Amino acid sequence: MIEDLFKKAGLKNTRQRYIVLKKIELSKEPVTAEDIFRQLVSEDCKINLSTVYRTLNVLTDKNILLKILKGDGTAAYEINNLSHNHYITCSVCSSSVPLDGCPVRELSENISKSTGFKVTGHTLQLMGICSKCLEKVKK
Amino acid sequence: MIEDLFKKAGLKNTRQRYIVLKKIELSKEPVTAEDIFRQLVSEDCKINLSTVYRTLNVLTDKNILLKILKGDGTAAYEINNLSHNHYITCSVCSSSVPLDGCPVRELSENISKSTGFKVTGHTLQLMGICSKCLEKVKK
DNA sequence: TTCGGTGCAAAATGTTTGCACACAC
DNA sequence: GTGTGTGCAAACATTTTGCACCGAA
Repeated sequence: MIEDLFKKAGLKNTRQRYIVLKKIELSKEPVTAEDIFRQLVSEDCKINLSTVYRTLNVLTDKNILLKILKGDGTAAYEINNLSHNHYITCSVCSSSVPLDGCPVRELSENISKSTGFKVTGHTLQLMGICSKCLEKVKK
Repeated sequence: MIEDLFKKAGLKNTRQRYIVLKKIELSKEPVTAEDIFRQLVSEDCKINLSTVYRTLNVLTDKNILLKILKGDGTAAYEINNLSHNHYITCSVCSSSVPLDGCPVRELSENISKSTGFKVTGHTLQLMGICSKCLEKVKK
């Protein structure tokens, strides 16, 4: 499972990587580098904070994790399960491309705070012009 | 105009504040503290980077500016003109509340980069349960 | 055995703060 | 005159990097 993910991504399966990804997998909500680091240290697991950062960056590059910016500008990470997507649609040729990740999820907490609403759902649809049609327009 | 904004917010109208806000007003897109600082320095205008940061924070607190987090986690600011809004609607009583600011705007650049699309528009609608209806549900 | 990964310490980046002085009101 | 705002330097938080060593394949 995790081992396969690493293999597929061309990454070595090291102890540190494994436990970092495991921690994120088990967490219900996005976690920061510090979160992971502190948790692991409290469990007497030897790992360096730099390693956590490097691991998060690598896994994000490989699209195994999703990087989310919190309101204060710091980063949190979660498993990229692609389960919930939005799309951008070309207004010329009607082709659609999925956006990776749902940008609304990360906003929900702030919206709850500022409006008092419990957020239960949303619709988000982007419109635009795809690169091919942009080329044609230029001519 | 700017003077009135300051007065209404209970802020003194200082040279530094004035030029910072002016710069943001004249800019078409969100600007960072560094952007403003460098621009002003290049125009031989004496100002301290701390002052820029403090000014941005004060004006954001007073809702004169809107703080936007860029993809790298750094902050940019723009005039809060309330011209473009989205709403969250209560699925129980159908009341609507505007969200301040448009969260999609800040995403557009990233979306352009990752999809190749030129983003021309979007719809975003949140659904939820308002605080009053949440109260009723509890009972 | 070979590279990619890790630990450590140090640096880089973006932002905030304490303090003395300056200036708008 | 009073208190808010500013400049400066130093601190701070988060994240990145250089280098020597380590360990998975």
